[in-house]
Amino acid sequence: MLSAVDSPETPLETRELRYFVAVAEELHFGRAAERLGMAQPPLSRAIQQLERRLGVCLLERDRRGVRLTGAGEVLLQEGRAALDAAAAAVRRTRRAGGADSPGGPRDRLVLAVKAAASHELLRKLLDAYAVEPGSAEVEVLLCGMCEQEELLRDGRADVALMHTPWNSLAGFDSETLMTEGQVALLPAGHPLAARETLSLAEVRDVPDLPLARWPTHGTYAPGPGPEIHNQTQLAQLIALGRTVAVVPDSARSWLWAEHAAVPLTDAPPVVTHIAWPAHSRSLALACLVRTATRL
Amino acid sequence: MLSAVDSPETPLETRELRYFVAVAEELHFGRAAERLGMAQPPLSRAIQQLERRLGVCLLERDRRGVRLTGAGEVLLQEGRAALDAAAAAVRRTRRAGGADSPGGPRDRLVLAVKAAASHELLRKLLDAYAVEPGSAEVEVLLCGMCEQEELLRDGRADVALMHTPWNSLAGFDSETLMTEGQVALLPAGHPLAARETLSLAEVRDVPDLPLARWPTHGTYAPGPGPEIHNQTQLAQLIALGRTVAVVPDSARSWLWAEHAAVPLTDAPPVVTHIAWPAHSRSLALACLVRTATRL
DNA sequence: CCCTGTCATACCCGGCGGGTATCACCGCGT
DNA sequence: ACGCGGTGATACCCGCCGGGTATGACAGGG
Repeated sequence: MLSAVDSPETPLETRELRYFVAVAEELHFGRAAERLGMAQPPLSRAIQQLERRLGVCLLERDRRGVRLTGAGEVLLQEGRAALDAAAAAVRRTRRAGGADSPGGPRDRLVLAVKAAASHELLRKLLDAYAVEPGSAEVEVLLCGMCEQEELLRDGRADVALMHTPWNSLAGFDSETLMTEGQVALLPAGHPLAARETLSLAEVRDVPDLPLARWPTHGTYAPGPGPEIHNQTQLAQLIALGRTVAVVPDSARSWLWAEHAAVPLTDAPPVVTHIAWPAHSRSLALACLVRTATRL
Repeated sequence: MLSAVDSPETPLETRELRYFVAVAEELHFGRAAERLGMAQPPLSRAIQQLERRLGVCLLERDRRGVRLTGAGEVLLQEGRAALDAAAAAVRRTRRAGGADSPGGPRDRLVLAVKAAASHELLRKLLDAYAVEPGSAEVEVLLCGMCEQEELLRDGRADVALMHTPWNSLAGFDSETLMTEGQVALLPAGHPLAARETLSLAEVRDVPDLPLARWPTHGTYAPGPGPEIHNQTQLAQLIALGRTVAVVPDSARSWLWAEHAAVPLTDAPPVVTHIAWPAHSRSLALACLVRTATRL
C-alpha cells in the first residue's frame, strides 16, 4: 500500500529470479528453500516482495501446495533465460580472462555434441579444423539428447552440433551441415526386417515390438515401450527382440549382426546443424563454422 | 581437456552487471557513478569485488581514464544481453499479469516497426490479422532504424518487422515476408535521373551529390553526405538537390514530384522478415506470424 | 480431534551496500 | 619546479535489508 507504483525501472536482481525459479520448479516453498540452502520464511517473504514489486500475482497459494499463474509461467520461462544469460556472462568472461588478447577473445572452444551422435562427422570436422590456420583447441563436451541448447545458452559450451527435429535452433545462429533419412531399427529375425521400406505407422503398430522412448528434456513421453538411456542399452534391447526404434541413417555405422535397418518412407529427415550463440564474435568460432560448412 | 575449477558458482547479481556495463560504456568511474545515481567510491569498490569474484581483470586503470581488457569486452557484451533478458522478464511478466488466463498468456501484442518502413505491408498485415479468430489487440510501436532488436530483446516489444541487411536476425525466430530491390533516389532534374539503371559505384561517386548517411545503432558512419534523421528530412534534402540516397523499392510510394527513382543493378536486396523472441509461446503471436506469412 | 504439513507472520541480528572524507598519483599549466 | 585539477583507490561509518529462529493460521487425514 505504501509504494504502490514503485515500478519505474526496478531491474530485478538475479537472486530474486533464482528464488522464484526454484519455487516455480518445486511448487513447494520448503523444498525450494532447501534447494537454495536457506530457510523457508525468508523465501516466502522474498517471493511476496517480488510479487509486490512486479505488481503481479505469480503463484496461487492453495493451502495444499502451490500453482503457477499465467504470469508465473511467463516469469519462469523468462527468468530461466535471464539466469542462463547471467551464468553465460560469468563463464565466458572467465574463459576470456585466461589468455588476454584484446582482438579475438578465447583461443579455446567447447563443442557440445550428443554422445550418441555420428562419430564420422565429428571426426572429419575436428581433423579438418585442426589444420586450419585460425584454429583453436577444441574441447568436446559429450552430452545427452537435448542438453546442447542449455549448454550453449548458459555458456558452458561455445558451439554445438544439433539435430533437428530433436533440438530447437531457436535463439541461435546456425548453419546446416547435412541431411539424412531415418530407418527403423529392429531385430534381424523379425518379419518386418525383410521389408524393403516401412512407414512410421507400421513401425508404431507392431504389437510385439513397442516403440522405444527417448527422453526429451529429461522426461519421457508416456507409452508402452522401454525408456532408453543410452545407445548401448537400445542396441541390447533391440537385439533381444524387445523393442524397435526409429533412428537416423548414420546409426547404421554401429549396427550389430542381430540388428536390421529398414528405411522409413515417411519419417521426417534428420538435419545436422552447427549452432552457436547469436552475436558470437570469436575468430576461432567463425573458422570452425567455415570449416564445418566446407567439409 | 578437463574444465578448470569454476569457483563455487556465484551467480552474479544484476546490480553488479549494471555497474560494470555503466563503467565499461563510460570508461570513467565518475561519470558512470553519476549515471547510476550513486557516488564514485562504492562503484570502484563494487567493480573491484566483481573482478575478484570472477578472478579476471576487466579494466585497465591507467591514471588517465580506463580501458577494457579482452575479458571486459566479453563481459560488456554478455552483460548487456543478460540485463536485457532480466528487463524482458519483468516487462513480459507484468504484461502477462494483467489479464490472467492460464492457457495462453497476454492478449495484446506489441509490434515494433521502423517508422520509415513500408506502410502497405503493415496495413495489409494488421487488416488481415484483425479478422483472424485467435487475434489479439496489436499495439504498433514505431521506432528508429535499428531499434527493433533491442526492443525485442528487452521485452518492450513482442514481435517486429525487420529488414535485412540492416537488422540482424541473430537470436530471434523469424519468417521471411518479402524481398525487394533497391533504387537510387535523386533529384528529378539530375542528369543521372534519366538513366534506366545505375550501379552502386556510380551513385557513390557523384561529385555534387554526396550519399546520405543513415544512423546505424545510433551512430553515423563517417562520410561527406548529410546525416539523415527521418524520411521527411531525406525527402526534402533530395528535392533540394543536396543528396542522393539508396532505398528499397517500396519507398516509391512516398516519392515527391521533385524526386526520381532509378533501379540499382548491384544493390543487395532488402528482405522483410517478421521476427520474435525465440521460444515465444503465445497463441496470439503464432497467429500473427501465420497471418503474415500467408499474405 | 489432534496431528501433520503447508505457507505466512513476527522479531532479531549481522553483513554489506552506499555515503563522506581523504589519499595517492599523474599530467599539465604557468 | 611546483602547485593544481582530475583521476581512481582507501578508510571509516551507518542504515537497510536479507536471512535465521520461533511461532501462527489453516487445511486435510487418521
